[in-house]
Amino acid sequence: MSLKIIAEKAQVSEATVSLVMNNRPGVNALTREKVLAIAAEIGYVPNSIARSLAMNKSNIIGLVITDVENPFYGSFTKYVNDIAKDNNYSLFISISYHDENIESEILNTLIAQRVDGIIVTPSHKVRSNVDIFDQIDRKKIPCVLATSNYMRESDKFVMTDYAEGSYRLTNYLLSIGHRRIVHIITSDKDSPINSLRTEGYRRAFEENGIKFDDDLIVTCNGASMNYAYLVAKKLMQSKLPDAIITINDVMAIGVEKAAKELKIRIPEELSVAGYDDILLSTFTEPPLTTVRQNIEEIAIQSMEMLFNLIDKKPVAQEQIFIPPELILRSSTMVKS
Amino acid sequence: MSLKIIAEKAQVSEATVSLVMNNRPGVNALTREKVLAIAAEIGYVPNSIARSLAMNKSNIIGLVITDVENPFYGSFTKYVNDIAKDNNYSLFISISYHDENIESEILNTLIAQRVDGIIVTPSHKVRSNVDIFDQIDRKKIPCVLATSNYMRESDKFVMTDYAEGSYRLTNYLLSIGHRRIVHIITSDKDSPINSLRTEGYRRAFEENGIKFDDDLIVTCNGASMNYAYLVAKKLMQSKLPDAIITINDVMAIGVEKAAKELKIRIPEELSVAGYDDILLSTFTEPPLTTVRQNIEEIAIQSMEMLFNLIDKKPVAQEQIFIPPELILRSSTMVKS
DNA sequence: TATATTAATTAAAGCGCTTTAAACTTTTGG
DNA sequence: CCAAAAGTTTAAAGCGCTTTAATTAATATA
Repeated sequence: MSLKIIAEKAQVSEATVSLVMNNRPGVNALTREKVLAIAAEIGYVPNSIARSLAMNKSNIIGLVITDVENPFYGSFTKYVNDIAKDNNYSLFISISYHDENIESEILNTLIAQRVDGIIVTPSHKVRSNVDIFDQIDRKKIPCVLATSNYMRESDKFVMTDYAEGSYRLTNYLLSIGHRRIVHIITSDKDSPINSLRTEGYRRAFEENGIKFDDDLIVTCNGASMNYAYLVAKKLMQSKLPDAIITINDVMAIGVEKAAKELKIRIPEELSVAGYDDILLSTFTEPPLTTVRQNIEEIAIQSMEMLFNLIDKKPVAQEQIFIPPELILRSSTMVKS
Repeated sequence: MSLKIIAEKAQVSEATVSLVMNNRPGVNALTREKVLAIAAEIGYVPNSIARSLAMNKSNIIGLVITDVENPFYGSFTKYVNDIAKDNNYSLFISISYHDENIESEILNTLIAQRVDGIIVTPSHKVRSNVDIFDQIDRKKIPCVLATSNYMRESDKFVMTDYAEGSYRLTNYLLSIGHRRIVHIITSDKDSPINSLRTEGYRRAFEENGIKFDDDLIVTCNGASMNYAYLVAKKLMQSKLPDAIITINDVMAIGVEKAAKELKIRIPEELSVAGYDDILLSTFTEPPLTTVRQNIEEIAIQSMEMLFNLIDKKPVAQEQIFIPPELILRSSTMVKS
């Protein structure tokens, strides 16, 4: 099961076997063949662990995702996975459930595991505790935040220009006559994931010279279908707004469900819009107007940044905003 | 960054530091404190790679999933992740996209990575090539197939009793008057994932003394929303059946979309049912009648089996079928 | 006080690989 | 035919940890 065994059988040194197994030059063709034959015969699979230790390089990238059940992260994972594979890296995926403590634990494990770099989709929370990220900095472990949030001015990240997306969507809704546009965000108002949205949202109102009510910004305990469903239902029972927008598509689906249960017609009585543009959004009834996040681009750019950090190449830009795109479907219509 | 450094600073041997870091007895309280203090001071994080090499145990479980974009696998991943964590294992997740070659590659990487055990949700395809699984057997690497399919009589697996689920669903539909019940499966008819379904489906017809048409079993290129949408649309345009059932929920959502586009009312004109009972199925319009797979139980049992294999404890049963449950919602109704 | 126990510490080998530098072989060219 | 160059091969150290067995120190027993 080890180089040594092959070396003995082939009557060569371990060094030679190592060269052969790594397909490196400097070994005679016949020797190479003999070694290869023996390796195949005994079903030898090199021990990556030993290799990593010797080379001080694991060829593994750690990916921390918050929520496997949201297809948005599913897509992101898929893209990252593909890019990693294309570059000969394996992925070590872990799930944080938007929980800071779990996130910390995971990052610790990744450090212990000596991954070559880390991509993290940060929890939606504003964190009091940034110790672990400081540690990552001190240890100079390549790390980029992707898709959704950041914590410190010094963070390296790639995410959608949320403010711009919210701005465009809000602007559009205002332009077709809506005024009471409820914006459902998550509870950490000051977290960039939320504050950037409300910034764009507010800007749209201001630029249109329309004053808006702070009560229109509603918080939700979590970014899931179910939480949004509950919040929306309660909200619509008291007073029906013109439109409801959410910070992601699955939440908007929750809103659609709440409306259906209350026999509120979308979009005739209520316009609804999401954010992300997951595949599912074209399958809902009605299909969702949404802000498309260019998830593939986010994956590409964050991986590129990560690889540059790993290879110690210069990184042109450490904080990248990817432009969003407004996608109009039939869950929104002109205010009657 | 290593034991050696701490050992030097603390004026003790590496062995002692190792004992302290692993919180093992046999070291003086004062010594322990001194070591711990120094470790904390320099921000020492043990090197799991070196540890794995020395102990010949990685404390990592490899999880191979076919499709991150289907929330069913998202849930499964979540459960497996939690159980692994509770048992002090890390998860190494990889994605196979239902592709045999990728699956092989991944398994090879996992072997190279010397994971302690493997959970694989096998590709839907019947494979001609089972080499890699034979290799896993020969190397005596603990491995259990979960959720969906198996390849060889000797496989260890935990999956839903698909035949039973299809039987119950079909039986129910027959009992409320449907006759032309189309069953959309994937292209590998002989793969257990499909053959078990059609077995239950056929049995329901037989037991009800109703003969059925082989044409009612329709194949689809993949188990996704989109493929099912395409197939269903084509199918309904030629002749509308009484009901359509699919092998998972996302496919049923695709069918619902196709029906809506053709202005076919569900369930009045067409009954639709899925399989899985993902959360989303209560959010579709109409909510889906489906066969619930007890995904948590599958995760629990497969992990239990895996841990037993890893710990070389006896495994009571190597092939486990988990009973499904019929969930009635409003996408099906009595045939008018 | 000498001896037997028990506690604390550590030297050294080993896990399976890579890599450097040196040694040995073969080929080339004058 | 010999020296230089090029091609092969390998001994040995090292990656950072665990573990065994032996050593040393501290404590208890008679």
